Amino acid sequence: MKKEKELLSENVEEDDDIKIRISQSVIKRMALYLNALEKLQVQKGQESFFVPSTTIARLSGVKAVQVRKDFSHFGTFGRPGVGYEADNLRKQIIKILNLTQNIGIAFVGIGQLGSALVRYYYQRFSEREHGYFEPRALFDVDPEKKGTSFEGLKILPLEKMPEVIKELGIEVSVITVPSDSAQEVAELAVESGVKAILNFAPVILEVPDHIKLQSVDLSTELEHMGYYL
Amino acid sequence: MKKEKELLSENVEEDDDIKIRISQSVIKRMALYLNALEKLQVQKGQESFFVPSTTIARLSGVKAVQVRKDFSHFGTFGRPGVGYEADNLRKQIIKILNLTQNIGIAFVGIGQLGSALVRYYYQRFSEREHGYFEPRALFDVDPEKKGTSFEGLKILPLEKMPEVIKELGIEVSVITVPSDSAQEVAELAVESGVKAILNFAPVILEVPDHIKLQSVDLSTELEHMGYYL
DNA sequence: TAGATTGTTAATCGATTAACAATC
DNA sequence: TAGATTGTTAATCGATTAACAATC
Repeated sequence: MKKEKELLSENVEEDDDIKIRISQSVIKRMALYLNALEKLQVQKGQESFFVPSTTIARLSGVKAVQVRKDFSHFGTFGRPGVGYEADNLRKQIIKILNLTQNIGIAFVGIGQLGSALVRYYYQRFSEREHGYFEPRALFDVDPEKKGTSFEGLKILPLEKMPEVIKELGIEVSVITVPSDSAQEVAELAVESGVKAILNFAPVILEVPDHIKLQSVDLSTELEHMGYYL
Repeated sequence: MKKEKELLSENVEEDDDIKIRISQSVIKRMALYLNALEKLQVQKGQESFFVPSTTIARLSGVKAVQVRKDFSHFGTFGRPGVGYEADNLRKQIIKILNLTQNIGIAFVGIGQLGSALVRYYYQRFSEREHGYFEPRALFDVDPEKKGTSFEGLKILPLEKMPEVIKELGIEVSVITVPSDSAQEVAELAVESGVKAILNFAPVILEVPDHIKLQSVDLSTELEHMGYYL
């Protein structure tokens, strides 16, 4: 079945420079599949069982062939005529998504949205047994918030970012500051050493190529729906 | 310049059945362009000026040719050699996105995330002069919340949805309930007559074809970033 | 074996971009 | 006019899907 394609495929996984070639859509769906598998395991009350691509597809809102095609970028995990062993597949995806250990995240901007997200992610991920995204530091400019705690974490002034991010090995920064300050906050985060930024401020941020930037514009999500009414 | 293509193009805009052909990516970018234009107007302190596609592109994080191509789906708004008249373009986009009047939205699930979103959208849109998404009703199962108010809106029990949604002409429902109840809440919303759903619960919802469903999975947004670390 | 299902190739589909004539 | 910029066609690129041999 596999041919010299396999060599290429292995490169894709092992060589950091080529890794980038797998499209973000595929990666996002991999995260979706992981969720689907975990849900299935809870539902069935057991970890080990065989699941066909059709089931994973249904739970993830994609086509079965898409699921198999996506997997094929990373290796062969299934058995023809049988399906995928759920727990093995789950572990493979965890490895692919680098979720074998906890990943430290910092939140910048602890306003309405910021604090809601801290709680949301805290609840959502802390119940996982495998590596999860762990809120490790909160930052805010507002001097009034300085010293106050939230979900067991002190809110720190922005000046502490470089120090704290290095010290706690934080790799991802979630930005929920007002648009005006988002760019400078992003730069500070990058200087402090984060590798990825999840941005909720409705601006286009400029970051160096080696930084993974993901923006979620909650207004635009809503706004574009007008078209369909 | 334009040929018989124009006929087709007009259909696309005027015929509801064919309208659907314009891809969601285009529509989302239109919303982005609108934001960019409004920002520019604030920045310049004036409404009327000419802006080239390159500027709009930079502010929206896309290529200039993409901007022009996107516009071309809806008509010709610019002047060769000159650019686009900002305020006219803005108005055109507002018309395209159906934002000429306020659009009523209901929030279902007024927990952490839900209440943060209410405030977020409230602030974000209420300062606009043109039509905006207006929170008109809040719903929650929790009987303790019954009667309490939030941002000037009473929190109502789910049973009231059909009645209230019809009465207040609500067209969009934002769902921020736990995964388990998301599907039934969506069905209730659809029965109540909403035309679009913005879903934040991390599940795949099933809705009839005529309902526009948009899902934002905040966990997946974060989770897939592990890959790039 | 027969039925189910994978992994992969090739075909299709759609979206982005390059190139350029038309126009201000 | 010369330079700038649009709108559109055609080319490219990438992603999805159909088809099917291989395998359990």
